[in-house]
Amino acid sequence: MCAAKNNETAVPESRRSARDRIFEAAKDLFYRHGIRAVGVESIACEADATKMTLYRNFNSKDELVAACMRDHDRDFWAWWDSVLAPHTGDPQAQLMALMAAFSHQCEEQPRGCPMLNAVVELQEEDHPGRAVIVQNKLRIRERLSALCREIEAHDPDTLADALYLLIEGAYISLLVLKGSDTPAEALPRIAETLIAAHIEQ
Amino acid sequence: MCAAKNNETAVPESRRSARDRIFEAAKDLFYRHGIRAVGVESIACEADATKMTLYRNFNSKDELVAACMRDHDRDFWAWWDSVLAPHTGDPQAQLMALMAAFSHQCEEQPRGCPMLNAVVELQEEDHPGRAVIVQNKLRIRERLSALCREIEAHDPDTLADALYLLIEGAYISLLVLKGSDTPAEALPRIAETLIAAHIEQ
DNA sequence: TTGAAATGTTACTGACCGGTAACTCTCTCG
DNA sequence: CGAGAGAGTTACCGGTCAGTAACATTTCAA
Repeated sequence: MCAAKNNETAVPESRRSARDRIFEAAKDLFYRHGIRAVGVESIACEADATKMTLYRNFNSKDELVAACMRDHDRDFWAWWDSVLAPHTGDPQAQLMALMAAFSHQCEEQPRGCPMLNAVVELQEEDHPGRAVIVQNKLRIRERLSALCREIEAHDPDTLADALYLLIEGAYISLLVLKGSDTPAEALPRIAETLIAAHIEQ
Repeated sequence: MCAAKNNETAVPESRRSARDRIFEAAKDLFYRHGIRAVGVESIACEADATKMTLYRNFNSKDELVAACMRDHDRDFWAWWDSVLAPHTGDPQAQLMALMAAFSHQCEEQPRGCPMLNAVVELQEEDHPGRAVIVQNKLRIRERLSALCREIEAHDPDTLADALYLLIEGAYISLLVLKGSDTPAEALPRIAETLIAAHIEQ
């Protein structure tokens, strides 16, 4: 690991602080290879830094993981808001835009949701990263539920649960049926059917 | 790990072969704690055996993992068939029974699907356990698809994909929202709505 | 220019990992 | 009884892991 060092992308690489480089490297490596599979040494190496610098900026590997999860959480909600923004005031369009966006994201990020993958590896109840993930997922469920109430669905909580399960299923099934012909493509069509069934008449 | 040894369940413990004990211990520990988190030493210890006996019966940890996955696969299809059996000839009842059974299973097995969890940790493309898992999931999708065709759904493949995603989502979300109030409970209701929408008129 | 903070370098610790060698014990079955 | 298979015991290998100590160097701002 950390072999070639072919990243000669002009100036910015050394312009960023070592802390930022380590952080980015950690996010990337944890996502691509899994948390337990990536050692702190290879993170430092990939960031063109050293293990000492890593430990000067993060108290432990676990806290580095937690920091990465917090960043993924921030990224996620920024993305979420950007998807909803064009359809402000039209909750049904927002729901459909969300499901389409999730479907597209599944095609672009072949390892699915970084937080969902992490939670499988972080089964220790008190891992500092777990709380971040759990809160992220709870909030997704809440927001979906709120949207479903806005469209006056017959059973908003059940509809929200359905959409939530579909999203998680789409993410996780990418790790199994990677590449071609994933069921995640059907996400928008399925959502349309479900929503229609919950608001008809 | 491997502390108390309070398993004084009469005779059968020492009556079974060491191989079987190791196998059962591995299945259990891998499921409860994750594959990378469990060392071969603790498997042997939990099975009241030794590491040498483990390696005399399994060529490597990876092959032990693969063997466990094959067994999970066998268990899964036996369970699947037992759910379908009471409703032979009535594919719609079979589908509903399946979804209800998945929902119940999610309450009883708080760590979800052992194969789904494993595939997150086994991202090496050539891991001997991966093929077993991928084939299991492909077959689920096929069988769901076949059932959806039997009930003459308008779009059987999309309906099958929806049910598949819901199942996987229900499994994986157990690891996040463990315990109370999981969306998996809504599985039968959601399935009913979806199926109804796909066969009306 | 100077001084402090950030970063790099090297070497190390103790623990655990997967896997093996060589030898002994115990049980079953012919 | 005797032999052989299955299983236990102990000690070991080389590698990797997370984390630390002590010291040298760079960077940058006052």
